[in-house]
Amino acid sequence: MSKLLREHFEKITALTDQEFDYILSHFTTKKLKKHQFLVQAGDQVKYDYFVVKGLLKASFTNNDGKEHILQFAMEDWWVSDFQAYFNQTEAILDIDCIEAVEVLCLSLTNREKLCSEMHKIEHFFRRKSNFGYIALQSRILSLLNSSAKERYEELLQRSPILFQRVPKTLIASYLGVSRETLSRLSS
Amino acid sequence: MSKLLREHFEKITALTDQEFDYILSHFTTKKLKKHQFLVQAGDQVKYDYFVVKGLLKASFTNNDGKEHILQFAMEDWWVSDFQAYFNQTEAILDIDCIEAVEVLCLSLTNREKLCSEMHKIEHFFRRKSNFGYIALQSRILSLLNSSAKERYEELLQRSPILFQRVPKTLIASYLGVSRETLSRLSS
DNA sequence: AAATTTTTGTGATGTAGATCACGTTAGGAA
DNA sequence: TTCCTAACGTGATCTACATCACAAAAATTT
Repeated sequence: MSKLLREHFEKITALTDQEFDYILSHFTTKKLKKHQFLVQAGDQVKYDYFVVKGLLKASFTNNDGKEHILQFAMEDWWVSDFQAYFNQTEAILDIDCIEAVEVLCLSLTNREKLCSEMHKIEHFFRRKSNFGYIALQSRILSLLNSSAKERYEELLQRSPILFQRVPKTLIASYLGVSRETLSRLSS
Repeated sequence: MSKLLREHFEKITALTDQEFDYILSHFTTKKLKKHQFLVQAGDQVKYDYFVVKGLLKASFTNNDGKEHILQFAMEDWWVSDFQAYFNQTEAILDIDCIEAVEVLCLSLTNREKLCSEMHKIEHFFRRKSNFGYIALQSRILSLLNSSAKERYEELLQRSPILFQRVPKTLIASYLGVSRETLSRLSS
């Protein structure tokens, strides 16, 4: 189960066995069933979560009760309410399990500890963050520039797996389209 | 002129004079007039730019000739086509000057050199990138959740300075609204 | 297998915002 | 000043997509 995490780190930086064991000792483990919440709006957000198994969504629900999905997370991805996590403020997002889930939990304290003790870990997280930034930029561009249909097709091409694991309603909410419109687009 | 850069670094990490001088030696300087391009779509992107003076926009122009502004950058901000810069691919963005501009230029090589030589610089860039990620997430949320009018008002509240320095047409393009609609909203 | 809940499709209608088309005003340049 | 271009406002019309409403199918639970 920790193998996935090690491989994940080693995509960016090589680690000795001791180094990895040391890193791993800063994580805790958590298992959740389908429909359970990892974070709920209003919570304190103590952890960043590395997904070992399963599938989650991070979403914002507005006053009218409308839900917008900010991120899906599956194996090999990190998920949290980053705003709340990094700034130690109240969560504005809900993060809940679309499938049964296993995650590795990294507290902000442990993250900063690892980053300051091990330069290569700071390097790792810098690179991760850079990639994340680029991905979000391209999502913004897609929201500004593309029609609902184009966004649908882009996503289908980029993450076809998602369409097998997630109901269309949620895909719609991620794309910023109504469920009905999405249904018409895909037929 | 380099004072701004030093202050910028020191918001996150303290530096000795020698450290800062060393850092600064990895930057070059560039001045541009209004309407000049720092980056054009198709270019190789050699630098990340720290804005010392002036105002720029980074935008994407689609096949129909429609321009979407991804980012404004003014004093104390960084701007580049990050996708192209980090991945060493062709620029897809145009970056051009809305006002006369002075920037400090950091090549990818020098950036990585500084990051690997000085742990505190790697730390600095990790934190910058984290903040950037959070800011983009909240922009995505605003695009998914808010109406044109709400987005307009959020921006007006968050960056009122922008409205004094940038024509409404460009604000509209940043918000993802037509010029005409924005005009009707603000009256 | 029956009951319940979730997911999906599809018609009818409504609306925010786009697009087109002008005219006016304001800034820069010669 | 005069010329020229960029910025801004505003009406008329159009359209992509939302919303409402209902039904069928699929998945989950008992």
